[in-house]
Amino acid sequence: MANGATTRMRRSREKILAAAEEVFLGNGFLGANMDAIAETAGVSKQTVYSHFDSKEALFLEVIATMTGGAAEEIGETVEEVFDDRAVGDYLLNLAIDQLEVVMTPRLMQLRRMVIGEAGRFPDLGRSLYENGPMVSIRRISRALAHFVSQGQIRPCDTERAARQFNWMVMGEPTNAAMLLGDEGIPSRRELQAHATEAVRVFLCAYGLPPASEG
Amino acid sequence: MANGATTRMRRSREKILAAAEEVFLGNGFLGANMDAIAETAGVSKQTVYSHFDSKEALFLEVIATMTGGAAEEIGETVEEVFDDRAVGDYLLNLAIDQLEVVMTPRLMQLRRMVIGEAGRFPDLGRSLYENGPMVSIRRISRALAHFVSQGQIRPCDTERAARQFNWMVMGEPTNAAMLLGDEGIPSRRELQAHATEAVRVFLCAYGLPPASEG
DNA sequence: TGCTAACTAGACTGGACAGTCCAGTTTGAT
DNA sequence: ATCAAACTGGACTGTCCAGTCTAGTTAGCA
Repeated sequence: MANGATTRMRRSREKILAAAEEVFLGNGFLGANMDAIAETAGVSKQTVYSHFDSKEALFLEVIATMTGGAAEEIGETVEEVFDDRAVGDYLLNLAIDQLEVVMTPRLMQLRRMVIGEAGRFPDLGRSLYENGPMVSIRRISRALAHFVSQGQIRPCDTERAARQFNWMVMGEPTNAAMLLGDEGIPSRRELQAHATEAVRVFLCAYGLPPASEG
Repeated sequence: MANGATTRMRRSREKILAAAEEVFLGNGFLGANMDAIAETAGVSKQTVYSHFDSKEALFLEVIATMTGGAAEEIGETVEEVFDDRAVGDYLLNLAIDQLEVVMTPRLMQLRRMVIGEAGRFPDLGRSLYENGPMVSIRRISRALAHFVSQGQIRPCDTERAARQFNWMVMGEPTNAAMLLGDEGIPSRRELQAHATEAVRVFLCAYGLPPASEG
């Protein structure tokens, strides 16, 4: 093959990216140290610079890779098919899936760092917002439109309702994790209880008024 | 007076704190520069160090001052008296007041910075959380208890309901501002619409089932 | 096996910056 | 007017670190 070199290069590149992720997540952009990245990667500093032009370029690449990876993962996990399930079941499932994919130390730390660097790298924040919340909201909106057409929830501005639902689910856990660190990340059990409550409240506002309430 | 020196010292101290706030908010802890702070304050570097032991001490003081000030401001703005107003009016008012106090560029930047430095200074995050969301939630919880006893909303776990209401109101705008920068801060008009919707949804879940619905 | 691109080790440059030192000046209370 | 505390300015130290350079080594492909 013509990419014999590529083999070696890819290995190095991946080691460097993994090391850079670790070092940047642990120290932020300014606090991170290129020598430390090289050492963590088990690679010489020169090799780092032969793969990436500068600290900034490496940083941007790390963030882009992580952001893209996370978006992909959410897309894979959350099912897009509604068939004829009950709204409540579907929304609860979606909420729990979303929480469990997003509320991990690694992604929360990515988010903290992007927020902290918002002044220096404004594009990162926008990108994370578009790859995260906006994608979720659009998916929820599509689902709600389906359930409206099925007559399972009231006609409404589905985009607005989707935004409300999304933040009812994600708002509290995300904010807690941002300020409280990884210990602020709720347990699986707490997340499920939280999701259940969010769905309940949402359906009170948007579900059909039940003919007979038990 | 015995505090002749104190006069001069207080002036310096305040100039330094103001300058430090500006420089830290604009650059983060590591990105900030003590020479720049001294220059912005119109004060010699030595004076800065005669007031504060180190960059870190100055940073912590700035954050503490801002956090405390913000908490105070919210406390003053939001009324704690419920008298016999309708729940909806009270909650809407509270939501709008809270949003308008919190959703300012200065406080959002404080929050971004504290989040970004969560690894280096974990206490700051906890402090901000306790002086911000937790205080709000407790106040909302007290209000809800009042309205339950008034028979204006259903009996419920008021602390949980308060958390839900708080994040229904604050979740979306806060997260948008964190990732999108100051342009992500909604306008006054948008905040009001958002608050109105949050109250509506909340009351669907927790308000009394109306005897006659129009 | 031999060739070349990729890699290593580590010394080095230049700039930034926290914190100190010092010799002299200003200021405000008495 | 006096005097001590507060302040000035700017030079200085030591450290850290991004990025470069060099001379030699290794690994994959033909």
